[in-house]
Amino acid sequence: MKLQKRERQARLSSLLEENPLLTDGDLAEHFGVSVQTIRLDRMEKGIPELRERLKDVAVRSLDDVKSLPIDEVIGDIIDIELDKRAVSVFDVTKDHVFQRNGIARGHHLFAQANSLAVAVIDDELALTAKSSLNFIKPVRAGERVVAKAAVRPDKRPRRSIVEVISTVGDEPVFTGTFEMYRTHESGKEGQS
Amino acid sequence: MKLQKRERQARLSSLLEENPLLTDGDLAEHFGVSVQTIRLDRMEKGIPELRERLKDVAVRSLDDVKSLPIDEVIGDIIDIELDKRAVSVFDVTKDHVFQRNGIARGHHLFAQANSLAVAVIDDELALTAKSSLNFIKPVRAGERVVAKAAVRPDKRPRRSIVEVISTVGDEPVFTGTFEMYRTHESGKEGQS
DNA sequence: ACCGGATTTAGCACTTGGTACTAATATGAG
DNA sequence: CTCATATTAGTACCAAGTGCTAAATCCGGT
Repeated sequence: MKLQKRERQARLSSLLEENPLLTDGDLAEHFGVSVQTIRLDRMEKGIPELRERLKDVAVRSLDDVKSLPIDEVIGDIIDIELDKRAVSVFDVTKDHVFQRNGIARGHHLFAQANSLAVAVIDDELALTAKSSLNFIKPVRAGERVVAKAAVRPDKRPRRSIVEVISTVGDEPVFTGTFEMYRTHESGKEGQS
Repeated sequence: MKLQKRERQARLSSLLEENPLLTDGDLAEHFGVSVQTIRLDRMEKGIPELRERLKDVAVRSLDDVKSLPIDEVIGDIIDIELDKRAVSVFDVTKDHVFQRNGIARGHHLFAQANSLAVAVIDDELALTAKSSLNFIKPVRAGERVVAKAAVRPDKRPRRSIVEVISTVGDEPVFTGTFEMYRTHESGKEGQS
């Protein structure tokens, strides 16, 4: 019955991989063997006990949480001159496209452009008030989108217009006009 | 020494919030009190034991992994009538806001509205061609945004206009007009 | 049919990080 | 001083293990 054992251990590995919260008891029941057998299997495969597995998962996720605030800026800003212009690049991966057709979802292009518009404004706090977008050409996974922002002052106080043009290669794929609102102080009220 | 206790419990809560892997022993040492005191504090604050905390973190992160590919739709669609109208809700959490001021980043509101616009179009493939947005009022963590989309036909073939209004409570916080491009003629709308 | 190695199961002592409960001992404010 | 609150101590117990020893079972080969 050499196969039984190997087979069981293989299944055990993959089972725990997708569901690390199973106790030895659960596993024993699942395979119809004794708890001790499961323990031996884990030993041989070098699989740690439930608590260790949980801790691993938890630690990894906590680390992730700390590195997640990528959210602050979408795309890498590679050049910036506050209140004037800025450039960012954003590599489109399969995570950003529709599964069905491989075309990048609009909100990612928007996010890159909007992030850039926020970043280029030289103020403690810049908010988007209005914007108008043009999705010119579909972008696909693997392509690199370069967004260029140019700031234009507005007649109204505390307002600026940011024009963003995103290109892949030389072709424009997206343009956006962002009307930005800025505040000087941490005024929570101010703008309603 | 009423303050000592309250103060300690408050610190304990926030300490565990940012680092859930501390044992009662660690905490006792950190505060210079006995393990039992820590236990009492946890009881009073209703903070579960280490293993429970770990499991929570782990489960949440595992769930996240499974629910992350929501990427396809931002927000939960709770009502939809293809090519006519649709409603989705999106709960804003601290993950969606600027750390600095707690205001939701524009691209999340856009993503919800744009997702909804794509979903409401009854076609194999719908793409956003243009859009015009209005960020009316800042949204904060903890608020629930309800987006309502209404489809309007366009004179041009293969085009539809989707109007989205997002509200928190009764107040509008965002509006968007999306000009959608579809690969097939809007067959259903033959009109009788 | 019998032997022997591999496999499986069992049992016991011990470990962590707790819960639940009781009892003793500060500590400090009125 | 006294009494309530806060803190500490100690016990029994639990889950989910490790580590170890020993017994039982299986299974193939000669």
